[in-house]
Amino acid sequence: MAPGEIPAFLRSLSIFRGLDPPALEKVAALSRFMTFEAGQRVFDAGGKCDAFYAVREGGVKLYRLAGDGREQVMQHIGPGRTFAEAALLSLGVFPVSAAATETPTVVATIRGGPFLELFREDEGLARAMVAALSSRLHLLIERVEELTIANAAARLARHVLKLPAKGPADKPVVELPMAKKDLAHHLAITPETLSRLLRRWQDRGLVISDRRELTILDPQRLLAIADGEDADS
Amino acid sequence: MAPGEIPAFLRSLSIFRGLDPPALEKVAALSRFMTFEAGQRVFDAGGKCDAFYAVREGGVKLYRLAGDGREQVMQHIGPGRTFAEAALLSLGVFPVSAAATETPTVVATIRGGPFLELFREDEGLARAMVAALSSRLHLLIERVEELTIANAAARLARHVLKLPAKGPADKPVVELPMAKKDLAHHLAITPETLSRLLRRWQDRGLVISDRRELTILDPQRLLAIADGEDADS
DNA sequence: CGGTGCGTTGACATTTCTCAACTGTTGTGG
DNA sequence: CCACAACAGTTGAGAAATGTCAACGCACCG
Repeated sequence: MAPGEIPAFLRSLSIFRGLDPPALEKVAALSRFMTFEAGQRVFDAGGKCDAFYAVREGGVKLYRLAGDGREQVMQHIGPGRTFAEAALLSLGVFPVSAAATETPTVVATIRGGPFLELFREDEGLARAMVAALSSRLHLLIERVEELTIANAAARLARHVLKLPAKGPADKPVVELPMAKKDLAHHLAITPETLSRLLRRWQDRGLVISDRRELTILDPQRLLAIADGEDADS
Repeated sequence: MAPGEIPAFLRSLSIFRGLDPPALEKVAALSRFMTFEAGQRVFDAGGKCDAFYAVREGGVKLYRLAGDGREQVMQHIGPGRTFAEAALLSLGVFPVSAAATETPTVVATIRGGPFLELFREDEGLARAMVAALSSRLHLLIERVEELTIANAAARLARHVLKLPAKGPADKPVVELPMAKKDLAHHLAITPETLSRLLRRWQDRGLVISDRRELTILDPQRLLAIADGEDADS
């Protein structure tokens, strides 16, 4: 495993994003990657919680066994997500069981005892973690609000208007932050619909769409569309 | 203001949910409600961050002033959401300005200095906050995944399957956690569509829908629908 | 100079919404 | 205890939005 790989991976987790390198190194020192096969247990419900985890590759299911042996899957954890961190921090025991669902599943294990100690000693760590988590939470809340808007045009308009604007005040230019394909997925629409919406707006003089750049000609109407007021014309 | 109102409000915030009462009281002691009128400033960008906030009623916009005086609204914060907590914990200065958008807007102000002190002294507070935030984050990630599924039937099926099941193993019964109206909104569909979907499933013998209770007759097909594999039939 | 993949466009199918009417439930005041 | 208002839920018909499939252009890359 390449050196420096663990810190890089940890930094990609929402819980550690924004951590300064020294703190990251300290956490990395408590961590190692483990590989599981599909079905293999990571931990069992009821056990003492002595670590928390982050999926790097594959997937993990969190489940509970009912009295009659049925398993109720509570969550599927995919790459880039952590699990059992809340259990470690507040409960001390695992409230659910965890098992890999794919082969191979690579999971980073962060040792709980030393981590809690670090968390206690290093005030900056706790602060950075709360800050990172709450920022991410706000982003996701925004995203959910965006996705809850039924209208595809409104979703797109809202997203575009929230992008940072460059250029002159009367003709703001925004740069699409990702490929149109991915933007479409982000907005839960198809690339075709995205393409057609931009086309229509351009035809009606609302914007000029050029590759990744959007020049906004009529912010007023765009705002109306974002609020679902405009019949989108 | 009724006594005990502040702790009750604080507990409703994702950042403090799950805090034990004593800790909550300590935080509440640093907090008070303030009322703003639309347009009134809560704080200005660049100022020293000496507090963080939670909206109780009304709304707050976070914005930046561009060189030419234009304001770029970064976020709208509605009831039940906090703001500036990341700024307090990691930056120390406000990176944006904040102003009320409605009259009246009621905001809880948590004094930053004492709060940071509390955060440092009381290890349980920091742990509980991280635990609460990360739990909430996982919930929201689930929700985004759910909303990103194009198909309304798949969204509903997925949601239903994730509800805790009561009753016998061969005929699990789940209880809808909210009014159908609200469930529909949660899934970003109309109540009519929800009603028709349940009707169709019942007609085809997949479920029995009775008021708030759903008896699941054919988990297999339901799973297929959740994965978008079934032509929904 | 192909090849590969994104983006666009068109025609068509399907889903989902909208509007409107109706039913059933619940809670309230007489 | 009943009548009634208010509101959640259901159903139908038709409209509109969005997805699907297929073809094509265009840029980038080896």
